[in-house]
Amino acid sequence: MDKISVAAARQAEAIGRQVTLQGWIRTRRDSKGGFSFLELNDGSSQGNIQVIADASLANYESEIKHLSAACSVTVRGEVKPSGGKGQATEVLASEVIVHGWADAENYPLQKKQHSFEKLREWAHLRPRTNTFGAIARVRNCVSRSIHNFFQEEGFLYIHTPIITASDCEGAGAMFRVSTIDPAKPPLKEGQIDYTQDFFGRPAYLTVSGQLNAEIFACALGKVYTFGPTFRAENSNTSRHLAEFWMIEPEMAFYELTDNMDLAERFLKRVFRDALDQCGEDMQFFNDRIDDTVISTLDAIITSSFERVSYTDAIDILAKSGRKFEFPVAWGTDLQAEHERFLTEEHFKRPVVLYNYPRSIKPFYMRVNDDEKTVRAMDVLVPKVGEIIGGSQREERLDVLQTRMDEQHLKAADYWWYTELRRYGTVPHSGFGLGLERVIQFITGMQNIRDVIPFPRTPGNAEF
RNA sequence: UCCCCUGUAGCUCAGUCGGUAGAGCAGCGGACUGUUAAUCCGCGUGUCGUUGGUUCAAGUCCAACCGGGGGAGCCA
Repeated sequence: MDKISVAAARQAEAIGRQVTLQGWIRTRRDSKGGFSFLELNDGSSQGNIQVIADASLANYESEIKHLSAACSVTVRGEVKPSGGKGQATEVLASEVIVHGWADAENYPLQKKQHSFEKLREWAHLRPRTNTFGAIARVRNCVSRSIHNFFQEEGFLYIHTPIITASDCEGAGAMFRVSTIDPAKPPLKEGQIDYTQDFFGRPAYLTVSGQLNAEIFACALGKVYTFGPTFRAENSNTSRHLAEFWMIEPEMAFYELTDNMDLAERFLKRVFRDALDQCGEDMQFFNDRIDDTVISTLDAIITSSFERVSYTDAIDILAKSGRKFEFPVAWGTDLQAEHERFLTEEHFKRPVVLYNYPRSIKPFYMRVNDDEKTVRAMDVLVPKVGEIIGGSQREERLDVLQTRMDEQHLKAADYWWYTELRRYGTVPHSGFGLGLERVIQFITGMQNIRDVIPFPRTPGNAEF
């Protein structure tokens, strides 16, 4: 008697097989005809398998008639064509073993829709719902697709450090990593003496693997990282997490246009894989979460992204006739409302904005010949906003040092970074992609806290 | 961090002018020839977020705090 998944048992090819299924009851319906319908799910697919449990089973009255949502069971029986509508197959049980009960009066999840806010309070139970099962499967699919894409393109997967001693990566506030006893820290002239800390200096959780990835790109060509990233910003929005997963490719001998080409090809591949490999889950999102997700992804896969320079974007916004809360002016960063107008209303598709003013972008972005702009690029998508941020990196040592001076950074802190430009420097580029924002875009989920298993946000780390 | 909204039964919510809290769903019991969010009948449920204040009387008014949501900033 083969142990198979619910997903396999739902296929018509399984008809006639004697099988063992293991999973959790979603619901039970009794028939006065003397048997019960059990809906069984094991996480392998969105749909359940319908199990027919006849009253002739030894434990029918004592156990089966008391099964409720979340009870765990082993079912043995034969896969048969379903006698009812709605499914191809069902399992006629010859044995039902109950492993764990779930008191229906106290079990929080009910056979109805719960709000996502309430489910966040039950993060230990929410993977048992249709929506969070689907999100977990799509997230897995996207992760696999990301690795497949880069591996097939000849990229090396590099593991960059989680702990960094550089407090000046410039991407935002950082979490301190320390073994100092906060109750009695070692002091030196009234200040905490970090030379006595674990690393002999202040250390933090990484906000980006980029600078480390550049080291490997400048030796091995094309590399990527895929790992957790930490930002200690007090951000309270539907698009920000204190701990999130980021993918950062970094490529030697790539100019900005190569970078854009890669980003576009990459996103399309991930979107296509989600549609091809998670059909049932994507249909669920389309039916229950956002009825535009499938058509939107389909349209993106078959069309090209709009590429607009920052300067042209300012022009479009200025001539739009639209009243914005924040004024549009060359030299200031675009506001969320500006980005939304461009991607959701003006172009109605993903937009790659590039060549931003040098004054609003980090020191490592390559300065253009006009001396006023740098080769930065942001990929914006409707509803989610910025999904990718990247640039061509400044490979000229003298310009890099000028830029660090401009932004009041100490060259000594970046000695190893600048040495990459001193010895065999190359033009190179890369970008950062927020995994959760991609999942949000694909699934239509509105809050980023619902597309990561255990969200970390200010004041929230319960699970 | 700022602006706005919000907190009442396990869940979703109603609660009028300040007068001592009630619907649906879930659950339980029963009915029902194979059901699909089954349907029908019956039954229960409360630290009204917390603390303080006003008042004869506070779910209701006021203040502070805590939690949740939306928007903004920071970004991915």
